[in-house]
Amino acid sequence: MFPRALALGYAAVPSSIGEVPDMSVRVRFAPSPTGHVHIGNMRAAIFNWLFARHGGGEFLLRIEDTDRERSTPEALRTIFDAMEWLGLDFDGEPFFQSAHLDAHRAAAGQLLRDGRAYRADKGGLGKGECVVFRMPPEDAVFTDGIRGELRKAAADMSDFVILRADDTPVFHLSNVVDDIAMGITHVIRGDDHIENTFRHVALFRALGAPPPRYAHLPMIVNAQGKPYSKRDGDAYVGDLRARGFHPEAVFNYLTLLGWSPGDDREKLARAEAVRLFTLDRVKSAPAQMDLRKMTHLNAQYVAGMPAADFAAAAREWAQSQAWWREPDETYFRGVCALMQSRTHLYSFIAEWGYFFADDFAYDEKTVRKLLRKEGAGAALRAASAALAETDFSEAAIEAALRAAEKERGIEEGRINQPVRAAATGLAHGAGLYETLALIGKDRVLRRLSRAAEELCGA
RNA sequence: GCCCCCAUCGUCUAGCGGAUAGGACGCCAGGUUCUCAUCCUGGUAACAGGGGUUCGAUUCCCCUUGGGGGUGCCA
Repeated sequence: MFPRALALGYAAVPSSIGEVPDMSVRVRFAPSPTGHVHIGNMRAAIFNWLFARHGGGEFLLRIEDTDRERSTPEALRTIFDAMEWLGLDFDGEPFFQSAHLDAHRAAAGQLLRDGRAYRADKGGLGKGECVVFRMPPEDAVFTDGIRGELRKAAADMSDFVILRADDTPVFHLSNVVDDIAMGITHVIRGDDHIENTFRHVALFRALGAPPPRYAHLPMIVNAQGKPYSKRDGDAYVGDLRARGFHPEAVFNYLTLLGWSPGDDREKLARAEAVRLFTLDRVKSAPAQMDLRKMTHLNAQYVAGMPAADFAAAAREWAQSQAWWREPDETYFRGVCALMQSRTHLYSFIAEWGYFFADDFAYDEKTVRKLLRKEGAGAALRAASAALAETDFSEAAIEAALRAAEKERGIEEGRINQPVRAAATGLAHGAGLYETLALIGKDRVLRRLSRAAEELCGA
């Protein structure tokens, strides 16, 4: 259902001379297939991936699908799509938690036999007896890879349910048993799990397994400084894609949320991030997403793409537009060359209609400001007449416009914007002469006449 | 309530006892220019507060405040 490996070629990159790849590193990304892929989860996936690839270890995927009520195939698909989009290739086959319920129950049985757990009816709605883990009497302590030593007094912790009365395992049990089964060496997860970790460490010990190393990532919060909720539309990876972000830019931006290479570099190639990533450089304070900064980074990525790559990406976006007409490839490349540096997000491509068809939309404000003006119609007619006599080269277009201005007594350069508005419907865009030359003489003259007739005032 | 975590410009961050507290986004001003974008130049703006420790605190410790998390037979 998913390519076994995305073959991106970033596996096992030793970070520096003398640093031996630690083949024993095994981390996992463990999402629940119950909806969208939350941005915070995906950032955790990225950090796990970076950590694994940096050390030459393995990055595993575990699907925590034991919540039968809420788990859906679509949500599972969404997880795979998001990971593939961001280039997070995982090692081996996905581990489906629902296939290991027996192992979870067996672990509960073992704890029961060892006296580390007991049966009890914790009240509630008379559901009967469940299995409760007995917290050891010692204080809980573990060394967090990001925050250092974390501890919690035994008195502040209480026993907790690991197996429900209906014989289904609770998150804590499944999580720990699966981590043991998968040979997980490092657990890198959100800091909302810190409290759980105190309990999980005790569970590992009770099951006779050494606890993995833990590292708790700071949360990503929304523009209000609050945790993301379903209400925050831009909190999902799929939305970022739909909004025109380039995956490498999103990857790069998310990498920088809570981590930095230690110097002023921000635009980091994936391989570079892999080489530089270490947990001790991860911050412990929460971070806010800044869509504008991410957009800026996106613009840099788009502007820096090889022309052919940009054309391919632009084509996909353009094809879904209502105005799309299959153009000559050379022409399409010409459009891309003109517009690449202006395409901060792929969604900007929605404005490219005027390059491909005559029935593009005129921006109302632009029409009002540039065309419904005294003398605008006459100016356009003069421009049209002058342009008609040229070979429509960029230089000839410029000369013709200057001549038209002279004829109508218009200040030099002032005819450009009305002409642009008439020919493209917009007040912004690439250089006017290049744009007109590319669109072509016939189309431009037709648009100027039409605009003079139908849009110009006075 | 109790417990845990966190705290540098509006935002993302650098800083790991001695610096004019640096960079980036945003914003403002200017240059380039037919517009927009790019690009270049300059500017704006921060160590939450109070105690310690120290010759010296953004940095180490404590308290307060603020924010977040946990306190489920959710994950």
